[in-house]
Amino acid sequence: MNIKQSLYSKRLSEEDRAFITNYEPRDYPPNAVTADVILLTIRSGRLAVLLVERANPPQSGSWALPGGHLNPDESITQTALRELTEETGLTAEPAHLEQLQTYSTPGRDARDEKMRVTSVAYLAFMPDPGTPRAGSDARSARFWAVDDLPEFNPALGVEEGPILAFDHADMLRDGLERAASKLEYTTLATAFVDEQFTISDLRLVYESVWRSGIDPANFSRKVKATPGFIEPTGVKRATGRAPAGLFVKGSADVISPPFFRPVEG
Amino acid sequence: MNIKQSLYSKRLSEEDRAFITNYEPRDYPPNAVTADVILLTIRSGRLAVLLVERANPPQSGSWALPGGHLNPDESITQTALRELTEETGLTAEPAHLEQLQTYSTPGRDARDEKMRVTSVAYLAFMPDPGTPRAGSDARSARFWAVDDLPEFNPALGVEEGPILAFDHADMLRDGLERAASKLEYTTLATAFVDEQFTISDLRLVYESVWRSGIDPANFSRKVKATPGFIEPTGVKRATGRAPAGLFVKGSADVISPPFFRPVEG
DNA sequence: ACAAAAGTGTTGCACGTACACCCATGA
DNA sequence: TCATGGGTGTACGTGCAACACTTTTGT
Repeated sequence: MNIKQSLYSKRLSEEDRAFITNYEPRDYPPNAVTADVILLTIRSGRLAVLLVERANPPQSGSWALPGGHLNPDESITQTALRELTEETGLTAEPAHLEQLQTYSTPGRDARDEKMRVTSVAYLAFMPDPGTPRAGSDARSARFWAVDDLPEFNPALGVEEGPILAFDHADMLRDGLERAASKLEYTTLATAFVDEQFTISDLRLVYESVWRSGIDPANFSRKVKATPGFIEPTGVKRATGRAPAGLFVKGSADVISPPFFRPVEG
Repeated sequence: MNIKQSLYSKRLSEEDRAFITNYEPRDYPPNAVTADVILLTIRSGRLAVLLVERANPPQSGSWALPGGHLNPDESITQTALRELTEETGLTAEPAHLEQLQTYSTPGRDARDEKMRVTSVAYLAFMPDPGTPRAGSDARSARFWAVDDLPEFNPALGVEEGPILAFDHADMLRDGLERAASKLEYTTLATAFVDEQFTISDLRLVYESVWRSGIDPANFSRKVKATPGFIEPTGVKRATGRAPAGLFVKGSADVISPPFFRPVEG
């Protein structure tokens, strides 16, 4: 038991026990806390996000990130995972899940008139899990390629894609930026591919998330030269033309020096 | 008005209006949302954090990050700023304020037995604002050098410093890591110094936050070579020995290539 | 045979680090 | 004049981008 634990996990004092006994939650303004998940994957070589079509008000019919209310007995991370499976029928857990940011601007949700709705956004990565199935509260659920969303591709007209609910476009924007930046200094690209993968698979992740072309030769060398990024299996996969070596994720989580993302474009 | 705005800021539908009218907040489990602020500064060449001694339960007498409850009409960022001034008497606003992370593990606050307490932690930087004054809910308020806290300096015994309340040691730990990492790729070091500063002042920020020595010659050159980091004023300040040039913050917020933090030490 | 992708070799350049050295100042 | 800190010069090593080239396979 380290110092931190011994200090933090102490029992309640007499004073605190009395305080809690007299505590009355109804004396405070009502709040709702929700979790929303930005689940990203690579589908047909394109970066895609999982959205659900809302079946109930508010904003019924618009598309939203899967999410929902915090239960009294669970952590907000558990909320995120639970809502993800409930609303989209996903069976596998995401390969990576991290907290992104909390959104609480008054008016971001119509319910704010009666109860403030604060939402904790999560960012998740996984290999393509196949077709999702609409669950509770959802009319339908599907992956959308990010640049098929009008709010993320200026070339598209407003009528050509889904309308995002609440401030979920802000969340997605922040999530995409975080994802792009995390690929620079972590090994999280491996969260987008299967357990065994080729270096080309991994390069495709970088190219999709960064929206840029990468020199295969230099990429291959750099990945192999970074200690702990990938481990060879010895096996080769016949993938179209020349057989490529298969690799698994190594033990490292951060890479240094970082990979550099080409300037905008 | 861009696409995003035109999609998001639409008025309520008939359906949503009816939904809100019938909405009953008391049907949902009670939640509290709070903001806590990790305010860092450099004092006497050491990295310091602002703490308040709690005057009320729970955990009366222990030291906590300044913070408090979200009001129904304010954003959580406004909560953070309001509680900071209320509890510590600070008059100036922090030079930098960003959201760090949200903490919601069940049991992190004794009140969780009756109402879940979810806390949004903020990270703030500013030049030394002088001595704080204890305000509402606080018995006292002061800056603590980070390595005078037993939880952050293994050389100290548990009895030699303040006891941190709730999970605030976790928050501080995460905040310090974020601060160190942000200095690598942003110009936020300037948030710790006065409007006019010498390159040595800036270097001291890096050395305090990173706990490492930096070659003054190379640092000076690198800062000057990074476009938009600092702008010369032409003025010089007699600071002990040879006069050093005074600079102000430039227009850039991110720096590339990043500054590299020496490996652990 | 040829196309496509995996992978190797080679070169130039940009940048970081280390360290020697000079300059300006106040005690 | 001497200690101190600001600032310049320079040499060395590393690592990445660019691109030509070889290897391996399926059709």
